[in-house]
Amino acid sequence: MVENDKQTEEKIFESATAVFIDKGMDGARMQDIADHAGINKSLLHYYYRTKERLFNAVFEKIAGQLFRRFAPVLDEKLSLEEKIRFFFREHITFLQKNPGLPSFFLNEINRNPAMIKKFIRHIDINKLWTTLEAQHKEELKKYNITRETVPQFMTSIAAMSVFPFAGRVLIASIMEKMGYDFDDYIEKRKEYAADFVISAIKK
Amino acid sequence: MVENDKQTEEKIFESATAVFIDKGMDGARMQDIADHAGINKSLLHYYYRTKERLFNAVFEKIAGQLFRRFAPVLDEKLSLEEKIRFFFREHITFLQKNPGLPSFFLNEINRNPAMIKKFIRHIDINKLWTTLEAQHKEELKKYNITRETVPQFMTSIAAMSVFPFAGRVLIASIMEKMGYDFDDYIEKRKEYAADFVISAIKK
DNA sequence: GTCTATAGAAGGATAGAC
DNA sequence: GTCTATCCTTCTATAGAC
Repeated sequence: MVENDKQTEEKIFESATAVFIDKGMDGARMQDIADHAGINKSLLHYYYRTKERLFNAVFEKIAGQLFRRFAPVLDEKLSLEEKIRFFFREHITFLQKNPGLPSFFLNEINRNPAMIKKFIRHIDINKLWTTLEAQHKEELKKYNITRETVPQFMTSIAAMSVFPFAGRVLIASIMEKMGYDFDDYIEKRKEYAADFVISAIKK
Repeated sequence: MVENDKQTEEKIFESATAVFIDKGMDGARMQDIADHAGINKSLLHYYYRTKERLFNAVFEKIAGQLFRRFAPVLDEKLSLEEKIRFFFREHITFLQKNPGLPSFFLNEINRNPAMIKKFIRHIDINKLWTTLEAQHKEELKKYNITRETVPQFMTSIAAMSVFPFAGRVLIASIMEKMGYDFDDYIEKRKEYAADFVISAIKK
């Protein structure tokens, strides 16, 4: 039955996503995924042939999700400052719903750098920069964001939203020990990060 | 021979460190470590009994290295701004020599949160905050760094120096594609990050 | 202390029945 | 399409000779 096929294949994919994010490629067991999906181990091979193919399917989906999030901000008709606010609000909200993605993604990339080529096409930073420059020539000049400093600027933005999630287990532990609430910290970070970055470039 | 014991045990430890950082706990093979050390696989068990014990030894050393780096800045007789500059210079220089540590550390923590308890004693942030408050009461007030916002502030500092290394394979790839040099970017980041943070809190 | 040989377990993958 | 049974490889760990 086609209906059942779809259900099973999707269930496998979702279970694989959960298990791979939790354990990583090396730590994940096909048995774990089968158990999570409530099906037999050999069905995984029936639908995806090998562990590697299953992993690649999951990884590509996640990579796409992560990077498609960076582009839409450019389409908005907003000032540069408003775009910074918009980005942090959207991106951190997305990560709140998917807190395990940054750590999973960065780690798998480090373990297997060859995988970058598969999705680096999703990212055309030269185009992103050209667009940004066309939209905000005056503001960029005012803030001293040039072709020289744009990597510093962009990675600082990414760092401000991604790092709290990449290190969330550690950060949450330390905060708990000190009487802070991690979820509250994240919620407030949407505004804090925007203020922080805007102040930083205003000088 | 005691001389030989020490040499072999150290060689194993160093090889294990290299392999674990590269492959992670789950991806590392005892055979890889033995090959790297140029010795027989069973010698690993002779000195460390199990893979887990060997890993724990490596992990604890690395965790110590990473966190002891945060404290000395407090001993210096410097203004808050100078301390921020001092920290980025020292910490990024350390990470230049050990670029794989952040990714390895954060990932293993996420995979096995229970490990945090083993070294969270290295970190007494309440004491750190009390010291900082005593040393820079006026400046902290001026910059609006309070007990409320200190987690935001501290994680932003950490993010600015750690994130470029945690995501270095990805960042370096994108930069190479765009004609930037990663090492140059990192070298310049020591100053950029300090300027960025100081401007951010000055408002 | 270091090696060879191998036990014992686990995991990925396949064959074949239904 | 889904299951049971099982193969084959890989990996950790140990036994035992030197």
